[in-house]
Amino acid sequence: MNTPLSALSDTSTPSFSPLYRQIKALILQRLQAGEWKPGEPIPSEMDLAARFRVSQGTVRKAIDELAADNLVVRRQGRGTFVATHTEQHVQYRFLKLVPDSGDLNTEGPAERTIVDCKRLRAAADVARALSLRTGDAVLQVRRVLAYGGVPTILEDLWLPGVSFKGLTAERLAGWRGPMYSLFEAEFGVHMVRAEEKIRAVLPDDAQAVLLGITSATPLLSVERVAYTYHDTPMELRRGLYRTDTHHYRNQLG
Amino acid sequence: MNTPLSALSDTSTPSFSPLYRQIKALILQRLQAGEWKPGEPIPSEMDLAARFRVSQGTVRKAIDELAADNLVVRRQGRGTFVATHTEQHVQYRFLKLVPDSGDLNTEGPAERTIVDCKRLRAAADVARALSLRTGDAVLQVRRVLAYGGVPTILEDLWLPGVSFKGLTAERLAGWRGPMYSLFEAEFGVHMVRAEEKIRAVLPDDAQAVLLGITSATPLLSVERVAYTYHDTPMELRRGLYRTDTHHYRNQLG
DNA sequence: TAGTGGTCTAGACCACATA
DNA sequence: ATGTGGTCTAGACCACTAC
Repeated sequence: MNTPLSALSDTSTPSFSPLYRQIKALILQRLQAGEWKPGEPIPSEMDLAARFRVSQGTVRKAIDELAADNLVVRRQGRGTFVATHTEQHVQYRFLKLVPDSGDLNTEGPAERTIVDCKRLRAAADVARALSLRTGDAVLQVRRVLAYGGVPTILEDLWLPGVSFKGLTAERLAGWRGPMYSLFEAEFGVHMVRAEEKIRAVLPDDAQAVLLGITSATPLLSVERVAYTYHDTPMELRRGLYRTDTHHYRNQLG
Repeated sequence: MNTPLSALSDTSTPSFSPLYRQIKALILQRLQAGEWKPGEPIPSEMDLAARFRVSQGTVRKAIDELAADNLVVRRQGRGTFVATHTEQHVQYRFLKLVPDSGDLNTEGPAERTIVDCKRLRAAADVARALSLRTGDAVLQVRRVLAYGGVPTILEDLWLPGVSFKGLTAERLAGWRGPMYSLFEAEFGVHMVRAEEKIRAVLPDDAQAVLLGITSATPLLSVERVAYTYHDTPMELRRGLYRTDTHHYRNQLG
């Protein structure tokens, strides 16, 4: 029968995985290699089935899981496309802060101000989060996001210097759309998932000034590590969220 | 062909839905009706296929979605079981506060103290959250959860009085395991999903005393509405979380 | 050994988008 | 008209659990 890889009917070894999962891994490899770029279509199910010498149903199940992982998007009649942070309706996928009014018409923060953008050597905690070594080159960015003229989010973020050569405050400030969209288009880095640790804190004086509040105003501290393919950490982000007019919204399944 | 319901090949009406989704709805009805209780097995795929006069593959796809929604759990070789909050490895499914140390050996809060438990008439905000009318009977519970002797969570929660007749402080205090497990076993209410709104706040004096902190310590305010089948809200919960030794952990897909 | 869910295949037809 | 993904079926075999 079909044994495009080695493991079928290999029922004893611990490394056994079903055929569709092997196909999924193969497609994932090609996604990571950049063979198909974010927003572009991947080959049709029939095409992939022929390439890998399996049935269409097996490819379908592999793509089903990729779609469930938000790595690709199916569109009936058109094809299957590599997921992207650029499209309108999935922009700011990772931003869970929403206005208390519940108005979903305001898509994302209205105004963004780059406060700082510089290269430096990674401190121990930053290096650990990004799987780098202490002292490795990183890019640090500080910015403020405002809604309706009200500064609401203060973010510091760190990126591996190697992967983001040439990123400057000017390019960040000039970019329309989400930062993750810029990362895709200019640096070929697609963020797939993220983990956040949330705390309640009081800001220091410098932070309070940037947000236009007193240092007695409690804020959400949101520490995020964002990952690209194969669980590679590519960004550490520390945000301070004002929650007097907004709240962090979470769905529990 | 098979038309166990009315809508197959009904391509024009807006209410069209594929066969497997109709089967899913039928199974859901029976789940809600309590035909199969949490922890119990539902009939086998072959059995359900025969009942509904569809192929096993169609039932399979219906159950796939129910499993993805965390309403049932598949176990190879054994069957498919109604999801429950009672089992060890899915206990405290909705509790996202974890120790900073990352130790996952401590399953859930060690000590739980019922501070208060009384029946009263719902205020406007509570009634709205629970889809009740202002003044309807509700049960209000206040409790403190502690880890290693340190009070960490202060919770107020409101339940519809009609659905939780006979729930007292004594029964709450005497119950081993998660509160949602008690709800299933004693009141037939199974929480399926929840939504949380998170803010950073400062406690009032009474809250500070119960948590053993000063009112200058910022806390996470977590407002949760938990839903049973068919998106029926069945609990409003307002929690205050200390985040000096713990943090709220969230996965973004 | 029997019964369950898990995988894989092959083929038919439907719904949707594009040309 | 063509090609895409979406649905539905039928049958075979595998993996796991319980008896």
